[in-house]
Amino acid sequence: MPIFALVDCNNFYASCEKLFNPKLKHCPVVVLSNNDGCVVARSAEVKALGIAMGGPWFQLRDQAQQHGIVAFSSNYALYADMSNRVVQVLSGFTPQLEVYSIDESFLELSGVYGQTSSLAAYGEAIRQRIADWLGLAVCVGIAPTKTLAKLANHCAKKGLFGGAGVCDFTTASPAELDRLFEHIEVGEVWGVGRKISARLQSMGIHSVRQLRDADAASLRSRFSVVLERTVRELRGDSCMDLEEITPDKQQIISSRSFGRLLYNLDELEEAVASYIAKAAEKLRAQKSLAGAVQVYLRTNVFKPEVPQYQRAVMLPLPEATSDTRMLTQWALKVLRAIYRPGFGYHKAGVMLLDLTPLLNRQASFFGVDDARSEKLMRVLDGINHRYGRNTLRLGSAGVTQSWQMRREHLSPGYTTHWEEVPVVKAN
DNA sequence: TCTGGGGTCCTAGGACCC
DNA sequence: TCTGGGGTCCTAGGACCC
Repeated sequence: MPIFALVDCNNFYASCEKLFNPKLKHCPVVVLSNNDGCVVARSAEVKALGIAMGGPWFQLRDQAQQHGIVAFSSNYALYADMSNRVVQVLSGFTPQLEVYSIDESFLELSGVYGQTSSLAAYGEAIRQRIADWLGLAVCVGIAPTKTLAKLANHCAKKGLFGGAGVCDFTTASPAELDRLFEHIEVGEVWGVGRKISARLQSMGIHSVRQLRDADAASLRSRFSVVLERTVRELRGDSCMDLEEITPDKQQIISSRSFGRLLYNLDELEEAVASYIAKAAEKLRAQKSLAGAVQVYLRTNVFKPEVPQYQRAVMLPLPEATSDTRMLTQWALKVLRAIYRPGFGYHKAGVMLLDLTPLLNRQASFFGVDDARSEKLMRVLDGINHRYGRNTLRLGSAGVTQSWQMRREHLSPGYTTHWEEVPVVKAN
C-alpha cells in the first residue's frame, strides 16, 4: 500500500518576503499578482484581518493603510529559488518525490515505514529540517492516497487532527475519520471546485463524509470519471500515482497585461515578439518543436463602458520549429491580421501548440538550415542564461519596452543577484 | 489610474474513414 | 417498408489546480 505525504509551504510567497526582512516578522504582508493587480498571497496576520484572496489591490488600499499592511510585487526569481531549496531538502528524506507546484510536493513514504517510530514523527522531522535550514514553515499531511494526503494537509494547517503542522490519517481509526470528515465541507476536497461543490450541495452532499459514502457510479454518470476517482481516493483506494518525472508541456503560453493601454500596432508587435521569445526559450528547454502558434489580444474587460474587442487566431505552421526568428515572423503575421486600430489594448498573449519532441522532426525540402538554426538558438539561450533574460533579443522585441508591467513594490533578488545579496552589518 | 498567469483533463458533437 | 457498426481525429467548452 502506498503512503503519500503532501508537504505544503505556509503562505509561501509572503513567507519568502518575510524571510529576508526581519522587520516584517509580525507585520501583515501581502504579495500581489503581475501588474500589482490582485492579492495572491497573504501572511497569517493578513488572513486574521479577514482580507480575501484574489481581491483587486486598488480596492484594498485604504484598508491596507489602516492596518499597516505591506505589499510586495511578485518576485518570481526569489520564490522559484526558495522553492528549489525546499525540494532539495525534501529529496534528502526520500528519492520518490513529485514536485506538484511551486510550494507543494508529494512524497512516497512506504519505503521509510518501519524505519521510523511513526510516520507522524517523520513528518515532524521534515518540518523541523525545513524550518532549521531554510526558515520556512510547512505543513505535512500523510495518507494512503493523494486526495487524502491533501485533505490531511488541510487538517494539519487548521490543527483539526493530531498535533499542529502534521496530520497522519494512516493511524486514525475509521470512527475517528468519520467524525472528522463529517465536519469538513465538501468544497475542501482536492478536485471539487466551486461549480461541482454547488451541484453536490444541491443534491444534499455537504460534507466530505457524505461525498465519500455517496454512490460512485451515479456520481460518475452525473458528473464525470474524475469525480468518481476522487470518491474512490477518499475511501482509501489509490487511483493517482506519484509522477516523479515531469512530463513535457503540451502547450506553452506567454501572456501579460500591459503596464498601460496600448493603441499602436508597433508597440503590440514589440510585446508579442518578446512573449514569443520567452515561450520559445521554454520550448527549447524541453527539446520540443511547435507545430502551431496562436496569438490573442484584448481590450480591458473590466471597463465595459469603453469599446471592446478581442480576438484569438491559431496558425498551423508549414514546418514545426523552435527558432525564435521563425516563430516571431508567424506570430507577427497573425497579430497584423487581427489588430484593429482605435482600441485601447490591455493584454496580449501567445501560445505554442502542437508540440512534438525535437527527435521526431520531419525533414523538409524548403525549411531553414536546421543545424545552423539550432546552433544559433543555443548561443542565444546560453548568453541569456548567463547574463539574464533579454540580454540578447530580436530587434522586433523593442528596446525601451515601455509597455512592461508595473512592479512598484518589488523586493531585491536576495538569492539570485550578487548586487542584491543581503548584507549583515556587525556593530 | 488600478482587476494575474499558466497549465491539465474530460466530454460532447461533428466530420470522416472503412 | 426496410439504411450498420466501429472507429479516429478535431474543436469548443467547461471544469479543475496552483
